Order: sequence, then C-alpha cells, then structure tokens
Amino acid sequence: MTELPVSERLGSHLKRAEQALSAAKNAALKQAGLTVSQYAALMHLSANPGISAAALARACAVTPPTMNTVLKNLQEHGLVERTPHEWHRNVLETRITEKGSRVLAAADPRAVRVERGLAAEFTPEERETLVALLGRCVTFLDAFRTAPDPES
Amino acid sequence: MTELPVSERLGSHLKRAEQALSAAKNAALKQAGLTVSQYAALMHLSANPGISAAALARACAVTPPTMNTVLKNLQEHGLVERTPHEWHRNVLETRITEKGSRVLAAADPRAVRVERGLAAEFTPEERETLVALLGRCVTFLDAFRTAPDPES
DNA sequence: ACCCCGGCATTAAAGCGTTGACGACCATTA
DNA sequence: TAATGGTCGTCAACGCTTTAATGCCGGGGT
Repeated sequence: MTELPVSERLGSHLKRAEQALSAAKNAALKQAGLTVSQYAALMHLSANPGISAAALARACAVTPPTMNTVLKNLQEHGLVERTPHEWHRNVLETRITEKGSRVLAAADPRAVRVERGLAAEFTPEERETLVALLGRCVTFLDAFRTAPDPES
Repeated sequence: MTELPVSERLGSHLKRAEQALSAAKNAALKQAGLTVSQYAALMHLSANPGISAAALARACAVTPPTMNTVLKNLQEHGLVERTPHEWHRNVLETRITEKGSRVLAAADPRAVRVERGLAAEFTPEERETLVALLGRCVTFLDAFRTAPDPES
C-alpha cells in the first residue's frame, strides 16, 4: 500500500528530532512557567522593545494570529504590556514588563543549558554540517510548497 | 540579556526545517483531505489492521489523547472504524475502512512526492549523515529530558 | 479469593498553530 | 480628492499536542 518505507523518510527523522527538542525545552522551561513559544517571544521582545505583533510574528516564524494568542497569554500573566501607538493608531506597541524580564532571566539559563548540551554532542564541523543540511531542507521545502501542483 | 545568539541555536534551525516540512506536506495532502497526522495514522493502520489506539499512538510517536482526537476526526469522516475487542473488553480495535483506503491511496503519491523531492536534494552520503546527526539529537534530548534537574 | 499492578481509553484544561475572512489604518498614486 | 495597495490587528473555525486525572479491565501473586 505505502510506496515508501517509513524509515527511509527523512520527514520522520526530522519530526522526531524536533519533537524531542521541543519536549526537552518545554520540560526545562516549565519550572520557570514559560512555554517555548512564550520564551521565544519574550527573547525577541527583550531585544526589540515596542516591536509590533506582526513583526514579532515574523521574527518567531509564526502567523500573526498565533503570536496574538501567545501575547494574550503573556499579557494575562503580566509579563508583557501592549499600548496603542502614538501616530499609527492601528498598531499596538508591545513591551516586556519588569516582571517579564525577571521571568525571562530565570528561564534563559534553563533553555541555554539544553542548547549547550545539545551542541556539545557534536564537533564544530558536525554542527556546521547539520545546520547546512537543515538549511537545504528549508530551501527546497519552501520552494516546493509554493510550486504549482502537478495534478490540480 | 540573552546568553546565546539565536542563530547559533541548533534548535531554531531544527524547528525551521520541521516547520517547512510540515507545511509542505500539509499543502500536498490538503487536496486529498488529510492532515499529516491523519495520513500517518492511516498508513500505520493500513499496515496493522485492528491495532489498538495506544499502540498506534506509540507507532506515530504521539500521546494517546492526541491519537484519540486524530482518530475521532478520521472516524467522523468515515475513514476509520472502531469496534470493541472480543475478549479484551476495554480495548477498541481500529481498522481502516474501504473509503479510508481509497483516500490513503489518493494521498500517498502526494506525500511521497514531497519525500522523494527532498531526498533528491541530497547525495546518499548526505542523507545518511543527516539521519545519523538527527538520531544523535534525539538520543541526547530524550536522555536530557529524563535527567534530573540541576536546580529543582 | 483477593488485591494490586499495568495497559487501555477517555476527559478536561491549556496552549500552539494554521487558513480564511474582515475591518481599520496609512501612504502612494492617479 | 479619490482610489489603491500594503500593513496591522483580530475573530472564527479547525486541528494537533501535551499533561494530569479518572475509570475500566484483565492477569498474576499472595
């Protein structure tokens, strides 16, 4: 029935790895009270105060509605505040709060520990190779997704 | 503030790649009316008729509640049927329906086209290297997640 | 005979993520 | 001035995913 064995599909390995990464990071960040997405948003927000939600979404590689829900959760916990822009009435400026900075500071070492541990598993050449190969995956897949469908 | 530049985090590259893969596959499967998760479940179901939902969850590397929602959606579309097990009263046997097989047959070439296209971007050595590196990521991350927390 | 353990199924709650559809705003251009 | 296009924010609908908690069943040990 299936035209290709599961073990030969790069996709399954890729998915597996991302899943393991996400699980490890979420577990590490859990005691700080953040999810991976919230951590990523806070990080970019800390480096770019007053950024718009749409720009933040682009930085985190998610869609605006997704970022909206993440920000809503962060706002409910008081880690972030959103104020109307002065001239651009339609834009909300988002800023990390003092409490948000404290939570981020507590969370960062935990996330970094995962990254450093993972990086330590490889030699510099291997890391470079992995990043390059993954980059080629992205390039191809993004092009493929946009390409016309052979049997539409 | 941040102790490690984003671009040096293997995690972001891994996440990017998985996201691109998922987007490409979902786009390819959309015209067949399936999601990636549904496709994966149908594939394992086609190869293992009557498998339990928990076993199917293990095969697809998700949790039982996740598989439950996927199966619920598949069942609502008539692609799958679940009947009580004969002796084991607490177990539901899940089977792909005739309609499910047709949908899977229509979806499979589309998914395979993505996989083959992606695989064609690499030499056999590169594929092997990528799979091996991803495998080491999984090994480390799974161990890390289970390991004791240095500051609990 | 009894009880406990382990696997299965399910629910609830929470969060992430997408597409699609709108309405609002600004700036450029006709 | 008026139309146009691009950006922004948001709602609705849908689906995936996880953790935590509960209930149910069958088998094995005492």
